[in-house]
Amino acid sequence: MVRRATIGDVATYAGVSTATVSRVLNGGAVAEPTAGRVREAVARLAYTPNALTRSIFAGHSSTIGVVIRDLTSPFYLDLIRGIDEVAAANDSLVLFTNTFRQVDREVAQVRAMDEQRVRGLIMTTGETADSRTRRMAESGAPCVVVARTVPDPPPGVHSVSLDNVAAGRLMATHLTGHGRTSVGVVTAGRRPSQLERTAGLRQALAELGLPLPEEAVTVAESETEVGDAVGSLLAWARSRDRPLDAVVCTTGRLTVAVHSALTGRGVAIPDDVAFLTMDDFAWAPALGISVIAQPSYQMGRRAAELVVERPDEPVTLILAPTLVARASCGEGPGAVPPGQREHGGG
Amino acid sequence: MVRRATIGDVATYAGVSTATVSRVLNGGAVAEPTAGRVREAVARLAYTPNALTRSIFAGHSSTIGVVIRDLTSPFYLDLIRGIDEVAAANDSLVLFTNTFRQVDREVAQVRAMDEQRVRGLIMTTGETADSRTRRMAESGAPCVVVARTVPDPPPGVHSVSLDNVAAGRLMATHLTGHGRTSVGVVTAGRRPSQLERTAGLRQALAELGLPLPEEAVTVAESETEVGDAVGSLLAWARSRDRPLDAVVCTTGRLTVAVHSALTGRGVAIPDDVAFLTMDDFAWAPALGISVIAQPSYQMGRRAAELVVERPDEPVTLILAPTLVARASCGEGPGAVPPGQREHGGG
DNA sequence: CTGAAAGCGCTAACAG
DNA sequence: CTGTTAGCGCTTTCAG
Repeated sequence: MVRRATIGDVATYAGVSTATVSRVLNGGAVAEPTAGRVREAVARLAYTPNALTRSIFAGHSSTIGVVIRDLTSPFYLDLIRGIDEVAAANDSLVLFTNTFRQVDREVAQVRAMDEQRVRGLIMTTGETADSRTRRMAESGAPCVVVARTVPDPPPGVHSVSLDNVAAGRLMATHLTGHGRTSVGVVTAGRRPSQLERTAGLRQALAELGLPLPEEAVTVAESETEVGDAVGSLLAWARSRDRPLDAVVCTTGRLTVAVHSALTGRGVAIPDDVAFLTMDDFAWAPALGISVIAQPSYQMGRRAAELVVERPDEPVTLILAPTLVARASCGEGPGAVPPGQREHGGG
Repeated sequence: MVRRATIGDVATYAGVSTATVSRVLNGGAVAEPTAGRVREAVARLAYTPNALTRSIFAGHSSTIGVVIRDLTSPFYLDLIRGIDEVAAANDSLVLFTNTFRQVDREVAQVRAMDEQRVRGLIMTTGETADSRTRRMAESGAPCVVVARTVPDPPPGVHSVSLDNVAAGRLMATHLTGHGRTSVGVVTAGRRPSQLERTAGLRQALAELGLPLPEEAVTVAESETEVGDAVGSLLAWARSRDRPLDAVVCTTGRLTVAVHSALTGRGVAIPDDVAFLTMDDFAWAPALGISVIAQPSYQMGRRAAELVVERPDEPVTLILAPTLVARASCGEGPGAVPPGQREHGGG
């Protein structure tokens, strides 16, 4: 195993001191003939500076940590793209992990990020790690929570999230705009984002004189539970003698499952039931599925910018959702404001 | 900004030397009462060891670098999952970047990984970085190239890829097994994987007495070019008076685009034309699209294992593709060996 | 079992 | 402009 060249090796080879080499590398004042010899030596020895040692002095690495709960969701790809782009523009890399929705991994990974002295942390999770993130923030590594707002954030802890209530309201106006009055909901559970979307939907529906009964909201934690959830939704609607004419899914993660459960039970979309879900995805235009899109790429950019710019005061960014109307809620403009039609999808 | 506690602070607080603290942290021999005081101090000061400094001694960090060309492809999610899982089991994090198919970013990012002294590098790209990766491998950081085989690999450079010729052959037997004899191909260009898949397809077709003319293979580098590619394919087949009865797509990245181009031109799948593509994806079961699946999760695991286990000799792993037959090539078993039907999808 | 001291690869004063 | 020196936070001999 070949030992790597160090700055000392380069210095010896070039016949200068390590300080001079360091200056050449970092843009200090060095006479041209000397600098030339150093560059020559760097090339000859294939010297690659050690970023780890370097960051000892900076106090932190040039890396941005990202903790994702569930890479599977289409939302995250664009989020990561946004982060990565800002990181690249600021000479940072992205140190990235996936918790697979397991709390113990989440804790371990945030800790690992801390140990790596990341320049800042972006996470789509982290209810469990608030004390550590607060400490990280205090010592100069900003933490940005994505897709959850942090109540009463300490300095250095920011959040970037969707206006989930608005998302729910958008669903309500779009559906009612297409004459739908009997809505069923499949939601993923007790996370605040899920609750808020349902609340927004319920709120806007109520304002139109259309209450959303508890039984019209079913919970499916994972794809495997979706079949039952949809089944019971349909059964309940039949039993009360007022069939569903719309089904809403409050998480992009379950879109495929809910759509399949519906069509698998012979439900025609949009003729029998309108279908509206969260998060745009590559197949949505082809399938004609209307969605409430999150500006996930922008969210990623914003989150990374907060890490880079380290504002003094905690920032809470709440971005607006947009409706992408396609065919799954029926034809016609409905309540869609002009200019919000079909953005090109995925 | 609060200064972080160092090992020295802990030592002072506990009334011991830094060496003793280090021993407690790394499992050296320390008397219990002393160790207790140290642990107490660690907790009190919320001490988190600096992994960067630590890795100076190890010579490398505990991080595995991953360079992805294009996160958009469904293939990569499972790949990353596999890598991440093995990494987690070996106390490693994953340092990850996306090149967005830009060569200059790729070079910069591999360099950055090198500077970060990653424990090993996994990349789905890297034609341009062979000299650096060879040096990295020599100095103890194995490099694993995924989805490309490295000709004549030096020690420490491994590869994990798909048997692309077999993938092409699988396509041929499946299509002909369903009575299709006039195949058109949309492929992404000149990367070896693309070429090999087409070659395998052509080979197996030829063995059945069905030549695949050059005109039957169209190239689309990106989604925007797919419309034209499919259009010219269809036009050519019409002009020679022998309409296409099957269209194959050799990259998962273009599946949506090819499928949409086909259906958008009024082509019925599978009645007019059978459709077969690469890489399984979440919507495939619902859409009834047959695919040739790569064992991407396994590929990720294998790649990470090579990084962790650092075999002396270069390893070239070539994994077999599997056919997931659904409805898009017509009903019936065709040439599908028993037990390879419907694996449950993406 | 524990501490003092040296050193990892690099940067940052401070002289010259 | 350049070299010397100290030191970043940690591990690791080597004595005791």
